[in-house]
Amino acid sequence: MPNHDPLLDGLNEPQRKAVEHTTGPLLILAGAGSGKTRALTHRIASLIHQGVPPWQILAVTFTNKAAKEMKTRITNLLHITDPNSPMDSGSSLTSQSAKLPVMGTFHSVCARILRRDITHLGRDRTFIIYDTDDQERLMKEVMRELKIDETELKPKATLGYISRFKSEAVNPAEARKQATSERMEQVVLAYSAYEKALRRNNAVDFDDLILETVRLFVEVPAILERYQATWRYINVDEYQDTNHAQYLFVTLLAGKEKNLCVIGDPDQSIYAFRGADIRNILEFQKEYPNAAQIKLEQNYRSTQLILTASDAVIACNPGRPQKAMWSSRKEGPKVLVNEVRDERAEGEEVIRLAKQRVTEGVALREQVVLYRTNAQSRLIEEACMHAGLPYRILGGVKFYARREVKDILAYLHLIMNVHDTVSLLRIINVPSRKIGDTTLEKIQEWNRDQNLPLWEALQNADRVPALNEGTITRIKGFVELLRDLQLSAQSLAVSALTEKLLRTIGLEKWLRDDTEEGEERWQNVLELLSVMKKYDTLEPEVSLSSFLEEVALVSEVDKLADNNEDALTLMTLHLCKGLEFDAVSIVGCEENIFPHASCLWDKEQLEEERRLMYVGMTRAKTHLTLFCARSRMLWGQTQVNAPSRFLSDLPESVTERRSDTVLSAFSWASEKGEERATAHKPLEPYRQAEPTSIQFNQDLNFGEEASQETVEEGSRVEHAVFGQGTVTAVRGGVADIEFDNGKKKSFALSIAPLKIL
DNA sequence: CGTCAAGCCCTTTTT
DNA sequence: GGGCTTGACG
Repeated sequence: MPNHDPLLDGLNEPQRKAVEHTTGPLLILAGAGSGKTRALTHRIASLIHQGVPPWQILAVTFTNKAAKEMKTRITNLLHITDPNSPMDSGSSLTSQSAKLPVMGTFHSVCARILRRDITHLGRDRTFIIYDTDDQERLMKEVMRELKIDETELKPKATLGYISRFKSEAVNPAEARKQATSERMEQVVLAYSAYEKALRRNNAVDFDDLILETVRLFVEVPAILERYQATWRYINVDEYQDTNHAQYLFVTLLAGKEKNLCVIGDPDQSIYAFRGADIRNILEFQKEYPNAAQIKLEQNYRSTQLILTASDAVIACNPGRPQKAMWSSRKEGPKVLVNEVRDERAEGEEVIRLAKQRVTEGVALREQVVLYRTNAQSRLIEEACMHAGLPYRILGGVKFYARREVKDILAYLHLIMNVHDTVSLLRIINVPSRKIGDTTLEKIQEWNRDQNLPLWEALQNADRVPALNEGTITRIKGFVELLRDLQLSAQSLAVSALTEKLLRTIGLEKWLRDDTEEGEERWQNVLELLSVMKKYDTLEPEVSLSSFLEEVALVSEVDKLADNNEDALTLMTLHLCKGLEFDAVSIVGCEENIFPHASCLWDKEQLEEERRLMYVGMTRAKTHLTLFCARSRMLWGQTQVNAPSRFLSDLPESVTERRSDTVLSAFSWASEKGEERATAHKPLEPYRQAEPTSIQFNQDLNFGEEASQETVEEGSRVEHAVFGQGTVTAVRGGVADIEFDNGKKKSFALSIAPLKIL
């Protein structure tokens, strides 16, 4: 036996420790870019190499993409160490499963458990996973029934509360005890009715996937023991972003042997808004007093300059655990802080810079543009289109959420599970069958006494007195159509089934209405069909259900996994966690945008915004550019926001500050004239690269700080550029002002050149 | 029952 | 500014 182990080769000391620590609880604090995926894959490969059967290992990752990549890397590692290991090529979906550990997101792992064992909770295996859109439809129905005024309590908001309850593993009964306000009492009422409705529809929502699994473990100990005996080694990545329900899942599962390895970085916790509890990782050692702790502090990704800059930003957060990140990479270019006139100039600059990087040898696929809110993507997208630059947007209107795609999915859901009323109501009249709301109301009215599931009520349509002959025939026709498709589902794989569906309902003709949108819709349908082909090798029954499952659980970043096209990537800061790029541009670094206006008044939320900035910055290997615009069109109004506080936290020594203007201080805000100036004479920003002060507002101030005095609704003010006007509203440090010439604009009080009259 | 237009609210972030 | 819902009409 040689002294060195290939599975330890090329690892640094703490990484080695992580690989060698195989039994008992282990906490790995892994800073950004510290090679934690490397440590984790080597650890798992090493376990297998030591004789632990792969199926005894569970690894929970943050995205399916991460799981997939780790599988590939482990496969490669094991090839090296054991050439005789019969690894297959991974061409089909199932063939690898026995040779490799179970890896996936919390949601996909739990879905898998529930598909197998939910019957022990008295529920049906054919359950449907509802997405946000389905949830909202169901909630609207529920609230209508409860006669809760939708304008008082919005369905979306209600679902938000419910999701919070579920992520904290609080059931309706317990929620009722907590409810103190009338509003919360209504929410709780809706919560329990919503739960019942989910059961009726044989559906679960995202949160249920975790919570129902926890319930299964708690209520049926024998099942828990079975899974404990199966998964003896448990690894959880991105542990700082787990919620309480996920914590319970992990704790229960690891309860017996406690071979639990959790990895994370408290500085990268950015999902508190959906119930992530940073205490899970901070208190891990309280939970497991004998837990080993390993810190990965060497950064292999970024240049030292980027590291210094991002450390300076995150260092402003109080109460962080000690961490000393360092990089052996050479210094690299400075962090560029690019101040531009407005959001359009920002888009143009981003694209210009991306093109310039390409000429410097950085491929487009190695570049990313990050923003705080999805709404900001539109401008960048337009700039890309205008410049003819290939781009790819993650998030926003998701492919599977497009109307035509959802319609087809609704048919497929219904074929699998006729009790899915949300899907049924969605497509009963798509394409138009002349079964409209009036008809459905008549059926529901009749059904009030019968109390049948809607699907069965439809089958008895001829007994509904209020319906005429023609309507009854049309309903019967629809019922027949579905029955026929259900029959086909037993012998056809999902793509063939869908092709038959499309033919029968004449969807192509319905969608292709000679408009551009119609054509696009049809193209989306064809794309959906091509995704389905992957599932054609499976048995018909599993083909449909596994397709639907994957569709329900793919995340946006998963799309990057098998996409090699050379394009600029656009995504939100939240989505970029775990990814890396040669060049990163973060746009909209302005107060009220990033940090977002809704976070400015809450200390903890502000800290989370800062962590989000840290995550964004640490994605960059070599080039990092931060954009801020002096004015920005938002909600149809021009806002003037101060540069983000995060920008002022950057050390001067590692930043280069640029501005696109040498125009006089007043001209940037002048209206029409300024637009004409750019149209006729494109700016050449890099000619005058001498750093302009980022605090442009100082030139404009009238001396007195307007914000220090009270500005309220009705105040008369004078603006340095726009003249006199009246304040119409003040919220969150931003004032809406109606000027005497009729113009309406919004200003951040802390910075706008305003004088109170 | 389907289409069109006016008015609404909106923007945090996602599996 | 814009996407989506709601309401009036054909």
